[in-house]
Amino acid sequence: MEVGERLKYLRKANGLSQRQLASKSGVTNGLISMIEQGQTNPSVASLKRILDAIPMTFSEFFSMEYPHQDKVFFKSTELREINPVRVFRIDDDAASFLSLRQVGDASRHTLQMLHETYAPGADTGTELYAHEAEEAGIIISGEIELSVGEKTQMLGPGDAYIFDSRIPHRFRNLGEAPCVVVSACTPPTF
Amino acid sequence: MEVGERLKYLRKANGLSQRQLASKSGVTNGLISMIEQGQTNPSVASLKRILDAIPMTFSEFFSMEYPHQDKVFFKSTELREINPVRVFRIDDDAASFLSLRQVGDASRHTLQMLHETYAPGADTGTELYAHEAEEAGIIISGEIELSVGEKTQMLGPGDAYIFDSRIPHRFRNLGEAPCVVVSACTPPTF
DNA sequence: GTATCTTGATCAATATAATAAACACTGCTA
DNA sequence: TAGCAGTGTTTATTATATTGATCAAGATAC
Repeated sequence: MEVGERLKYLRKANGLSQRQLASKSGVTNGLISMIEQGQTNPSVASLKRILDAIPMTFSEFFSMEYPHQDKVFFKSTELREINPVRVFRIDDDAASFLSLRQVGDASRHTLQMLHETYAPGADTGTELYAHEAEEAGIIISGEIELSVGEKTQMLGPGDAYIFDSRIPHRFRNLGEAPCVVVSACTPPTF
Repeated sequence: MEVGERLKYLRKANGLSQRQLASKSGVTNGLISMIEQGQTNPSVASLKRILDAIPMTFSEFFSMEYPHQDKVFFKSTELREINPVRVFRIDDDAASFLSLRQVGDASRHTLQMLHETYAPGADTGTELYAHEAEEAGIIISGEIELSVGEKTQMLGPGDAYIFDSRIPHRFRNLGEAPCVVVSACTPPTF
């Protein structure tokens, strides 16, 4: 959610300083600074006050095209958490069973790289996963059972996989410890 | 900002309960309840999580048409504070000098009714006020000086006014006490 | 050269959004 | 009738957005 980048571009395109925009919109310059740096999640109300001062509607703002300097390096804390599309069967607390942390912004790249953490008991199921893509990964720690088509294999640290995503596949962490996997996928599916 | 109404309609249109949507989006049902009732200003991040679960983009959400059962009755606490368009000269703290509380949602009506409170020293100035409309009001408490065209008059409790908004006009509270006015305007100017 | 102003970033204090657990209400089943 | 499962709401607590002030860096002027 690059609202910070959008706002920064929009503000500069209008030739405004953070303080100028702040006074026009009734928020503080500190808040605008933090939003632009992604250090805070603004409330809808705050963002609306800022956009009103430009002026620009939400619709225009979120559909706005803006120049973007591709980001190359990421600290571990910058890997953004994304939600899995797949259906989980374990229980309703599925979200906590799988953490997907993505390198960069998928919508800007054709290659998607993920840092995945499967909690004990995590199960991706096989549904809804017939997109055209190739998927590969290397297990960093823990163990995980991977089924691709007819084949099933237990994978441990250092092991790896690669397959065509159109083949039904399923990840299950049958062990007691979390399993960490670094995977890549092209094109992105999220 | 009727994001609550939009969300409520959207959720029901998808046949979801607050709890179902909550679990799909990763927020609590309480939050969704509060948003729908307008009891909280959701963060952009929270709203995005909810919309992602529908799924719907910000752009679609804010430009979405939705049925609206016109609200007829309002408790005093439901009169929404709006910001004056006019320019204030007193100082930079102008916002605190005039409180405008509106009956209903102007964008849905052709008649706008306001509960106005002018702080001591409040001055609307005469600028930027040449819209086509008729404006009328009755003074509830305090006193206020109203200038319309060439004419100027002090008005006290029970006094009233009506004029064509295209004529330059100005409200000034010259007294020591706040002045409360109930006014009506058609068509709405905000 | 040093003031002075403006820029964006940062910090502690405060306001408020978000959570988790209760609540009351409805409809359904035994 | 009681009990259970669903609904939306409310409350106390926690998390965090927002403020107001301060900060260092650049620009301009004198």
